[in-house]
Amino acid sequence: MPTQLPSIVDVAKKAGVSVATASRVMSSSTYPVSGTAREKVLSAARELKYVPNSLARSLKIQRSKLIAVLVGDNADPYFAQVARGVEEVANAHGYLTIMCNTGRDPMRELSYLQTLQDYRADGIIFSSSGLSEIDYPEQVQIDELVEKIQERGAAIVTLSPHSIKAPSIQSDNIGGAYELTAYLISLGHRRIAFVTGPDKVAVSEQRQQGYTRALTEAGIPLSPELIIPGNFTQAGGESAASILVQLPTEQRPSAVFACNDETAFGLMNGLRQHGWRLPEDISICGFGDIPMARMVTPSLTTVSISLRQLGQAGAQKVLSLLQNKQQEPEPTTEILPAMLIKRNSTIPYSSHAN
Amino acid sequence: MPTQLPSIVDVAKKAGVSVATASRVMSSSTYPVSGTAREKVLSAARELKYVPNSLARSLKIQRSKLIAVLVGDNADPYFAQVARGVEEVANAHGYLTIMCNTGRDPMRELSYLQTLQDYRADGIIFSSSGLSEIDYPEQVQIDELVEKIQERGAAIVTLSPHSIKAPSIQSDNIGGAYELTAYLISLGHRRIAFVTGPDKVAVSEQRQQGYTRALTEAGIPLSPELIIPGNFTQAGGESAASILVQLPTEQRPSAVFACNDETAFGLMNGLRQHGWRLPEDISICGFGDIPMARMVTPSLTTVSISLRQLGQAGAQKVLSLLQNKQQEPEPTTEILPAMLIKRNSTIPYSSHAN
DNA sequence: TTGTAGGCGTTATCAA
DNA sequence: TTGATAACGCCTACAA
Repeated sequence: MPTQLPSIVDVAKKAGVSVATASRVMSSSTYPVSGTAREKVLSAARELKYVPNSLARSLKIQRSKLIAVLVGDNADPYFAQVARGVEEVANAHGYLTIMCNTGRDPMRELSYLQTLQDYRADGIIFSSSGLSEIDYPEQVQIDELVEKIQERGAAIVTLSPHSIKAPSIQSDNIGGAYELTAYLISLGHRRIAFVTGPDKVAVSEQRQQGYTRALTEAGIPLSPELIIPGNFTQAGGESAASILVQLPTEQRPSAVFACNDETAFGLMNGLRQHGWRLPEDISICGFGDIPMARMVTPSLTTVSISLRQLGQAGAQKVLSLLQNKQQEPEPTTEILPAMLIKRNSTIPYSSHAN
Repeated sequence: MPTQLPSIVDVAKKAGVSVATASRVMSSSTYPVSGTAREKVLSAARELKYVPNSLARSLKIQRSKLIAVLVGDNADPYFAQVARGVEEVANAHGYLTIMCNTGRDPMRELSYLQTLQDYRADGIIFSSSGLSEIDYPEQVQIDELVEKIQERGAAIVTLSPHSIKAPSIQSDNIGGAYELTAYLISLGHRRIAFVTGPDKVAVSEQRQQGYTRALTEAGIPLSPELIIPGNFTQAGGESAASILVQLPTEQRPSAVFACNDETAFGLMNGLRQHGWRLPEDISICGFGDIPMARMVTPSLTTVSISLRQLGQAGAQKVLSLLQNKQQEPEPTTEILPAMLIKRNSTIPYSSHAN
């Protein structure tokens, strides 16, 4: 049966001091307290096994010490890394991390936002991919709520292009994709396919943008039939593979740029099932450099965007916003560098067996 | 600049009723309230954009609606799946999920437990692997704290063998490992290596137990040189590979049972780097069936223990314990079935190229 | 059916 | 330095 925990009143009583003094020593405030009083309180607390009630404390000081990270799915390696980064710095600063899976569903995103407002979360980090077009009703409610949350003094940060007005930290999707594509071109590839992410997801569009720019700068015409729809999943990569193999021989690409690593894995698997050899028959690359990328065979050429660091930076930003919350947060965007990781899934055009 | 949110007092005032009535309708209690009063409160709340303060509410009703999941590392696919399961049912029941990475460090585990006690978390789910031997000082503090947490009325559940006294839900590690090993034997393998998990981690020991039993029952003598240390990581698998290739030819196994999938991936990679072909030269299998297992080449034979379901069951258990917290929670252990997943990384002994 | 008032556990203000 | 005491926002006897 549940038993009550001692409160600070009990501690004060036992120590023979007022609650005020007891509170002052327990909350490690800078307020002066005599050495003897401090000792008495401390030992009383120890004997009683006193545990401060953070809920009461939060209620009083108007700070919950709660940071939430909104992700599409925490089991997705992309989000998992980001969440890990968030948790690391949050924990290091005495904050608890609340994990919110939105499943990329605006409805659930809204619902979580509401709950987080209820709990007076100090910080909210949007990692779930922002959409480039927004006209559905939930979105306007979200925008409204976000504003209210900010007015309350909570800090909001986005980690991808997002319609909401908040400071943002992002990976260099465009630059990374550009560099990757340029690398393929430097290997002699001219027909390079691109497997997209889900429809209207901003990071996917950014990566495509980098791809397009590299091609254009190299004077290579864009071939619409080489833009293949994907959805960031392995299954999506597999179906992209079956589209690829059905292309007439003269339209076939010699390299494919998958919008993320998972898609690349699905692609590799699908192509193999159709009898293609990798990388002999086609070069493949991904984006994200999730841990598995270096483990598959052939190891995957990709772009590292240090997701964990992204999460860390996001949490840092939240903390710094919380420091000086008198100022309005300016919706600036900070870009974290991306790095090309050359591995074995891409080979020179001339080495291909065709 | 931060602005105050309206409280229920404001709502009551605006609606022209008492706070009691306002509270009754906002907290959707069963207490009778007239239709007109209800309407007035509702519309006042809407106009004021009232947001109930969960902190205050929790403080009052002595329930935080917070569930924590302690994992080794949320980016590890194993824990990620578990956490996902927890979040799903927690969210469905109006609970927030707190993510705690312990890094398998008892010190951090203790520290998180303390914080969770501070926040009066309603439920705590231990997913971080329990150790089979416990004599270090942190552990005794943990046991003590766990007891206090339970006395408070919070629910604690473990998802692996654990020294702490709490209800537990576990995958059938022994049975799964037994079945897997028996399968290898049925394929004609006699020399089967086992790559362990980290030292003294209980689930690793359980899997080894299943392995040993299957071998013994088949009358196959155990070969100490075939027990190779690992640590649940790909790097561990890679170093296991280099040990393996150094074995004198006559001692070489024809199959390897890696204690988890990640180890198996590292193993595959390492063996390949030494020029071995898979599965022609050696059969490999893992344990866990993480999503990547079916994507690698060759696809990995493994044991599925539906981690997500494990997380769900854990959260369910917490909720049911919370329901009737008058009773002392009996430290029962529920076992979730494991399922053998046959794929292409294992082939009959006779098909091997030796 | 409604309202008053006390208390959940802290912190902070203000006197002493 | 210390100590009453009033909040923080909510719920819930208890009375009316």
